[in-house]
Amino acid sequence: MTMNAAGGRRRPPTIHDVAREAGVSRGTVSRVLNGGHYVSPAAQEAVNAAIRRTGYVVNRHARSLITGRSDSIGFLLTEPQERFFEDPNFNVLLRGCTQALAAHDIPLLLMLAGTEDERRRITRYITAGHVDGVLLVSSHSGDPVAEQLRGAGVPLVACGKPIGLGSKVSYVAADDRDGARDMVRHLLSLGRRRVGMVTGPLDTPGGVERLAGYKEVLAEAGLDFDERLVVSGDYSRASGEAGAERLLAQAADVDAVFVASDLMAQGVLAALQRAGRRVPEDVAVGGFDDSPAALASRPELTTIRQPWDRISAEMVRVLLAQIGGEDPAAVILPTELVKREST
Amino acid sequence: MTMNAAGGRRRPPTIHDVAREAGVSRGTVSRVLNGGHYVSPAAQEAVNAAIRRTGYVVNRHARSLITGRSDSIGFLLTEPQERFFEDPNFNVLLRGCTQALAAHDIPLLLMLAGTEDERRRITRYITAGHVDGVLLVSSHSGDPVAEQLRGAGVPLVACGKPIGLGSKVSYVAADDRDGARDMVRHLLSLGRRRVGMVTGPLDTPGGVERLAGYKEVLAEAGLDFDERLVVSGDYSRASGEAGAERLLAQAADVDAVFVASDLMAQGVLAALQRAGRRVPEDVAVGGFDDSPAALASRPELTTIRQPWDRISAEMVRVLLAQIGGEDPAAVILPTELVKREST
DNA sequence: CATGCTTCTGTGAGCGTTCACAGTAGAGAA
DNA sequence: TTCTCTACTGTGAACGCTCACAGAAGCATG
Repeated sequence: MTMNAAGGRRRPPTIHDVAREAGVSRGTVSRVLNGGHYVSPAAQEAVNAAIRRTGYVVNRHARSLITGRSDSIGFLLTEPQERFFEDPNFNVLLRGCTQALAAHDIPLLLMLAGTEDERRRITRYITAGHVDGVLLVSSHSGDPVAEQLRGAGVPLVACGKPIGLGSKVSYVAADDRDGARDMVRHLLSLGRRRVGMVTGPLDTPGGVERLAGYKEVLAEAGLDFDERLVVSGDYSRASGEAGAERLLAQAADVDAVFVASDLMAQGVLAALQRAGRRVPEDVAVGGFDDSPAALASRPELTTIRQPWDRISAEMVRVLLAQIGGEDPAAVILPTELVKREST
Repeated sequence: MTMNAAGGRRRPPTIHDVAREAGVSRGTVSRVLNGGHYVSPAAQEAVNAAIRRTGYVVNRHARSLITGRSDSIGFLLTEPQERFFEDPNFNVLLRGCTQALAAHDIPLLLMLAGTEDERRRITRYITAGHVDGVLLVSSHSGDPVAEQLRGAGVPLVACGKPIGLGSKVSYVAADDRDGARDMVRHLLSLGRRRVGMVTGPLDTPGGVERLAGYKEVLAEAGLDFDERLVVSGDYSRASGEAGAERLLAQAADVDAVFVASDLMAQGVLAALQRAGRRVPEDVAVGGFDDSPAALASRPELTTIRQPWDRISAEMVRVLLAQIGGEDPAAVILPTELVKREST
C-alpha cells in the first residue's frame, strides 16, 4: 500500500521526520543543517545518519519564507538579442557564474532583457525581492537598470565598470587600459609603425579605456596620434568589418590593427582578406577578450585575455559579500597577452 | 519614523494588508490573485485597486510552501562547455524559452551540466523537487539523465528526439528527414550530381534522420549511393572542417555538400576555401539549423531553418501541460529551406 | 414556508522551516 | 552547598500564503 509507485511522487520527508528518526528535536536538526554550531558530535552524527536514511532534502520555500532570503540570484543581461546570439563571451560568463554559484548551492535565474518591456517586467520581478541579488551584464550605455535596482536596495554586481558612478555600484572588470597597452606594445615590437585601432563603443568606460591605452603607448613610443587610424565600432562582428573598410579607405598604409573585441577582429580579418591584405604579413591584427571566437578565427587571433573564470568567480564573491551586508566593491583583474597567428 | 530610507528595505505588504485595504478577507484576495473565479465584480475591483495602492507582490515562497509547486522550471543543458561556447543555437533556444516562460511569469533556472559531477548535483537538485519541470537540451547520446528524471516522475521535455524511447519522454523536434530532403533536392535542382554529405553524430535520431533524408532523395533521383561521399561529424565547426578534408580526399569530384549543421558548414567552407574550391561555383554548400552562424558565414549559408521560436514555445507549452497532468507528447515541426549565397 | 441550488465570502488550519527563548546538564569557582 | 558559566537541546511562535469548509445571501422550485 505504498505511494511511491513509478510516476507518483511520495510525500517527501520533512525535518520532523529526520528529528524523529534521529531521536532529537527539530531545532537540533535545523542547527546541523545550518553549520552545526552548538550541536554535540553525537547529535551531529545521528542527524546526518538520519538524513542519509530518509533521503531528506531541505524545503527551500519553507526556509525562504522565514529567512526572507530566496537563496537564488539573477543573471541579468540587458543586451539586444543579436548581441546575445553573436557573442560567446556571454556564454563563458554564464558558465562561470553558474559554476561559482553551484559551489554555494545557489541557483541562477536567467533574465534576458532584450526589449524595454522585458526590462520593466524583470525590474519589477527583482525589486519584488524574488532574488537576493543580481549579476548584471550590460556593456551598453545609459542603462538605467543599475541605478534603479541599486536605488531599490538590491545587491548588484556589474560586469565591467558601469556608466553612472553616482550611486556606488559594485563591479568586476579586467584592466582594460593595461591590456590595451600590452597589445599595442606588442604590435610595435613587431616593427609596425602604422598601428590602427577599431575601438569599442566610446560611451562605455571599457571602450574609452582601451582607446586610452592605445594612445598612451603611441605617445610613449614617440608616434604621433593620427585620427585617420582610429575608427569606432560597437563590439559586433559587422561593426568590425565596416570599421576595417573605413580604416583602409582613410589610411591605406596601415600595417597593424588593434581591435577592441575579438568579434570585431573577426570582421576586420574578413575585410582585410577581401581587400587582398595578408594577415599577419601585410597587416597584423590584435583582438581583445580571448573569446572562444579568437580560436575559431583563421588565422587564430592574437588577443588580450580577459580572465573570465576569475571575473565570474569574483562577481559571485562580491555579490554574496554584499548580500551578507558588506559594502559595494570594485575589483580590477589583470589581463594577459596571448600570442597566436594573427600577429 | 518610516523605515523605507534609501538602501533599507521596508517590510513588504502581505495579502493581509491588501485584504484590510480592500475591506475584504484574505480568501477573497487570494481568489482574485488566482484567476478570480467566484469573486463578485465589486470585490474584484476593490482588491485590484488595493493591490495597486499598496504595491503588493505575492510572496512566492509562501505560496510554494502550501501548493507544493515551485513555479519555476529548469533549463538543463548536458553538453560539454565547448559546445555551449561554440554553438549559438543554444542561445537562441535559451532566449525563446525565457520569453515563452515569461508570459506565464515563470522564471528559468539555468543548469549547465558540463561534467559528470555537475550532472549528479543537478539531478539531485531537480529530483528534490526544486523545479516543477525540466527543459532538456542534450543532443548527445547515451544521456541517462532523461531516463533518471523521468523515472523520478519529473515532467520533462527534450529538444529533439531523445535516444532511449523506453520510458515515454516528451520532445519537440524539427522534421529532420524532411528538411534534409528539401536541401538535397535543392542541390540536385542546381544540376549537381556528386552531392556529398557531412552527417551529424549517428548515435542520435537527428543525425540518423538527416542522413536518411539525403539517401532517400538520391534514390528518388536515381543516383547511386556512394559511401565515399559521406563522412560524419559531431555538429562542431572543427568536425566540419575535418570532414570536408576527408571528403575531398575520398571524392575529389564532389560538387555539392549537404552539411548537417551550420557550424559544421562553416568548417566545410573554410576547408573548401583552403583547398582552392570556390563556393558556390565549384562546390555548393548547404547547412542545417539556420543558426545565427549561417548569416555570419562568407558566403552566407543556404540552410534548412529550424523554427526555433516555435520549438521553444512548444517545449514550454508541452512542459506546462505535462505539469498540469497531461500525458507526454511528441511535437514535430516543419522546416523551411532558406536560400542564400552558398548554393 | 421549506428546500435546494448557485454564487459569493470569511475563517481556521496548516504547509516546513528558522528563530528566540527557556531550560537542562555538567564543570568549575566561591 | 550554591552560584555562575558554558555547551547543548527542546518548544512555541511565526513567516505569508492557499485550501477546505462553513456559512450567508439571493433566487427559483416544490
